[in-house]
Amino acid sequence: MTPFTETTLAHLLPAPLMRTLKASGRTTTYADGQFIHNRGNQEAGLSIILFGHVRFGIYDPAGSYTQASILGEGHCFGEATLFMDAPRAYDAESLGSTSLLTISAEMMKRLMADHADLSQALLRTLTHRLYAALDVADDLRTASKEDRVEKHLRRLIQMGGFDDNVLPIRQIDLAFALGLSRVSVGKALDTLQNRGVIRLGYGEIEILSPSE
Amino acid sequence: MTPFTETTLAHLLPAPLMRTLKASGRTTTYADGQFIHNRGNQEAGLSIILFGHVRFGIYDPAGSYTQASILGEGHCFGEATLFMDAPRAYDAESLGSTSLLTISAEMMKRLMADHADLSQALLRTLTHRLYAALDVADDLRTASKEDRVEKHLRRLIQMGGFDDNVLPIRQIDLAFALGLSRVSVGKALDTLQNRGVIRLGYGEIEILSPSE
DNA sequence: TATTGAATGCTAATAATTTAGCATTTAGAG
DNA sequence: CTCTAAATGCTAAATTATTAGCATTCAATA
Repeated sequence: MTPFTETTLAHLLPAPLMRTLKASGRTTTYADGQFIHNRGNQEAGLSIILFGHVRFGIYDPAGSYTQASILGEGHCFGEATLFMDAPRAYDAESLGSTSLLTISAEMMKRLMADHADLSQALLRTLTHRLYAALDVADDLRTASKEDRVEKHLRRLIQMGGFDDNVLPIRQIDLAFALGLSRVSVGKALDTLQNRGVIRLGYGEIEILSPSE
Repeated sequence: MTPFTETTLAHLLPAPLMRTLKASGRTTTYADGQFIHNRGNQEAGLSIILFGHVRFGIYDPAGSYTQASILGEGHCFGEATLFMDAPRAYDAESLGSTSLLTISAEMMKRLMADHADLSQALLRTLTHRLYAALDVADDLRTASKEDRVEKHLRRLIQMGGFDDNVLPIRQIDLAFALGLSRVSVGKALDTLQNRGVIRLGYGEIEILSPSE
C-alpha cells in the first residue's frame, strides 16, 4: 500500500501551483488546542494543513465530546463547504502547533477554472480518502477485533507526524475510536503484543513492523 | 437530508455535457447477472450507470462471495482507475437489466481538460460519497444495532430503483451486509416493526415512513 | 526519594451476540 | 389444492463483550 501521506493534497499539487495557492489564501498559525471552526459555521473555503494536526469532532452542549478524525500535514479539509454547499459538520481544533493555508470558496472557484491541475489533485485526494473510508467501513463489518485494532494503529502511523513508530495514545482513547470497551481493547492489544506486532507502554504503543 | 440520487454524477452533469460524454464513450447493455469486470483488471476508465444496478464484491477462488456495495442509476464507478492508477478492486456484475456508458481513461483526461464542469461534477459526487462513507463508518462504531439496521434500509431506499418503499431483501442478506447474525438482525427488525418503522414480509421489508 | 494522579491490569457479574438446530410460514410450481 | 423449497421464527447453549470495581504500575514533580 502506498503511504497515505503521498495521497494528500499538498503532495499532489505541483510546486508552482502550491505557490499560487499560498498567494491566493491566508496562512494562520495556531497553538495547541485552539479552535479553528465550529460545527454549523457557514463560511465556505478550503484549508490545507501546512504543518501540525487538526482534530475533528462534536462538542455536545451537555459537555461530552465525540471525536470523528484527525488529519495531519498535507491534508485538506472543507471540501464539503465547496462541493456539497454544506455547513461545517464538525468542530475543528489544532493538535500541537499547527499552520493552515485557507482559501475562500470564491477564490477556489476561480483557481479551479484557471488551473485544471488543482481539480485533478483534489480528485486524486478525494478518491484516496473515499476508498480509505470504504476500507474502514468494510473492516468494521468484517474484520476481527484484533485486526481492527492493528489496522487502526497502522493508519495512525501513516497519518504521520510521529517520531519512530511510537504512538502516544491511551488505550481508553483507542477503545473509543474503535467503538469498543477498554477491557476489550486491552485484550486485543495483549494478543497483538504476544504475536510480536506491537509493544505496549505507558500511554504509548510501538508498532514493531510498521511497513507490513 | 438530500436524496442520494441527486448527488449522482449523472444528475450533476449539465445535459449538453452528458451528450458529449455519450458521444465520447460506448454504451453497453447487460442482462441480469452478467459480468462487467473482474477484480485486478487493469483497463482504466469511468463508467456511468444509465439504468439498472451494479453489484460490487469479491469472488474468492474457494467459491465464497463477499459483497461490497451496490450502485444504482446515475452513479459512476471506476474513479480509482483514473485517480489512483489502481486496478479494479472488485468484481462487478449487473443486477437486473443494466446499461452502462463507459469512457476510456485517455478520453476522460481530454474531456476533463476541456470541460471544467466535468471535473466539478466529479468533485461533487466524490465528496458526497466520501461523506456518506464516513457517516457509515461512524454509525458502525457508535450507533445501536437497531439504528444501524434502520439506516441501512433507508440507504437502500435512497439508492433508488425500488417500487413503493418495499425492499426485496432477505434478512440473511441484511445480516451479512451489516456484519451481524441473522438472529440478531431478526430481533432488531422485530423491534423496528414494533416501533412502527417497518413492516416485515416474506423476502421483503417495507419502510413505513421513508422520508424521516 | 517519596508522593500523587493517571494509566494499565485484572476480575467477576451481567449483558449481548453468535451458533446450530429445528419448527413454522410463505409463495410459487405442479 | 397440494407439495416443496426457501425464508423466517424460535430456542438454548456457548461464546464474547461490557460494566464496574479495585489493584498495580508508571512517570512526573515536589
